Amino acid sequence: MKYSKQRELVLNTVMENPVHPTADFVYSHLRNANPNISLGTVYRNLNLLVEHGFIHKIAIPNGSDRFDFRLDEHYHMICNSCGEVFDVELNRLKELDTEIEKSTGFIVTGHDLIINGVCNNCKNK
Amino acid sequence: MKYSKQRELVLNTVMENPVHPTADFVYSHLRNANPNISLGTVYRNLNLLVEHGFIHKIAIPNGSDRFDFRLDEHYHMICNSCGEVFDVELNRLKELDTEIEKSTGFIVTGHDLIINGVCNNCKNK
DNA sequence: CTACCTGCAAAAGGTTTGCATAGCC
DNA sequence: GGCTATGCAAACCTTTTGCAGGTAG
Repeated sequence: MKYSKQRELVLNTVMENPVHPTADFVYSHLRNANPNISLGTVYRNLNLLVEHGFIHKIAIPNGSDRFDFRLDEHYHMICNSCGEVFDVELNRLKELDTEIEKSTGFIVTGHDLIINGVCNNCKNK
Repeated sequence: MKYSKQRELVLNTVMENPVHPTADFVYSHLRNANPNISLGTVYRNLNLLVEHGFIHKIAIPNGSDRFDFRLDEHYHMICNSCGEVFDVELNRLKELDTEIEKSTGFIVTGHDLIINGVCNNCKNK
């Protein structure tokens, strides 16, 4: 992967924003200082960074994909009130994969888990 | 909810096809015998049937929504090779919700879990 | 009769892609 | 110089929606 200014900017934006930014967040954020950057480039670079293991992609049911600079295993919760995505400090449920592998015979490569709920800010309103 | 022929057809299609059909599957399936049915109507009825609790919607990460006539609690596995969706007979992980509720303070209303892997048909190739 | 439903087509997200040009190595 | 990346815009896919006419109760 050869260097590009745009890729560096995209990576930095994800690194500096623990809000699990969407592609559009990254784009809007960067547009301020870089009016010429294009949304296509942002998407291409996010996907490249995911493929090369620099960041992770979080698929949100009925929502835009989000990106995460944290590479260690953890889960995510989405607040159905404000829409924000929070980290959930819980180790990957490996037993779950093994259990399902045993009972179904399928080769289990992993799982996607998103917790739904209401965050601390929103529940106090 | 007042009776309509189209809604009946949509519901029957989901009932008779344990493949967890997508909206487009239902539409194509029905078009054969009902060339005038519209995709919009299929979507509207699927959503209505979900809202009224007749069927469930399964959100697939990076894929179309699927619909399920089974109302009892279970999970789903998607085969990354053939794309088919299978039932996983595993009781809902209520403990998980409670655990996360305790550790985070969030109100947890539920979770979306999709298992990824390779199904029995595909792994033997 | 009236409220709800349909078909059709357009619009609305979100994401990818083709193309000509620009930039890294 | 060659290969990769960019900007721009168009295309794509899935899902929703506005509208005018149709149908159940």
